[in-house]
Amino acid sequence: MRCSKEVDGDATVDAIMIAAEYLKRIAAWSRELNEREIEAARAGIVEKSYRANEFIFMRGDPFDYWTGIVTGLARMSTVSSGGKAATFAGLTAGAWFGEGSMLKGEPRRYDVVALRDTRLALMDRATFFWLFENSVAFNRFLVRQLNERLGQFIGAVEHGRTLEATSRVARSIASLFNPILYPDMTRHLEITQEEIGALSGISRQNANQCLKRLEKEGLLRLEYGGVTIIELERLRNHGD
DNA sequence: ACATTAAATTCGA
DNA sequence: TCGAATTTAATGT
Repeated sequence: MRCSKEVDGDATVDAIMIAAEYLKRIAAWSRELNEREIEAARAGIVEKSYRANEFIFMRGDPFDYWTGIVTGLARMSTVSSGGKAATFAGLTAGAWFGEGSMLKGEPRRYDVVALRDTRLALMDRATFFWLFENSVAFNRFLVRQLNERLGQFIGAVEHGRTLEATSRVARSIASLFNPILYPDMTRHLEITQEEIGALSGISRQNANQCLKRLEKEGLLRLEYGGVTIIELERLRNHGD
């Protein structure tokens, strides 16, 4: 059963009845839940599509959801309070985000932009809090996830400006392979060099040069429309 | 910015 | 339904 309605412009909410099996595919955390919890999660999630370059979240969105990426690619960017330096984090299929704003009841402090056509799963606030209060497994997941993301952002700030473009590229790619944030990844990632540039905050041309350097160093392999990671750890520490 | 190459799509049989 | 021709997208310099 499925019906759709148009919502302010391009994006579409698809009120799909999500099957439990499907939920397991799009949300790794749901595999740890018991029957009752899965049923609650399933019922509280709806899907929505975004086109490339569309803003997924910006300030002042009236509705708050905990959000997972079903397919596609998005960029999360935060600006420091001064309004200057931005740090980027890539979000690929399997990523869930927004729990921080949800838990604190704050507006989002970052922008999320779709880098290509992207399909999201949105969990409403009530469901999120029901799981938060009733599911041990869900809480375990949240703690790991928050901790992991904190580490990622600290790492980004720590090196931030100082890193060479090549190292920034290396690390942004490596961060897409974080097994906790993106549980279902293989070594291969379908991403264009233009998208890698957008994630790393550099031009496509520059990204191309950096990627070739990384390939020469034997850390990854370049393919048409994608990359395959060879040495994940060395990518992650690139530039130290 | 431009030239090259890969992939996707169209079209004719 | 096959594959050659054309168009579109990604890459390399």
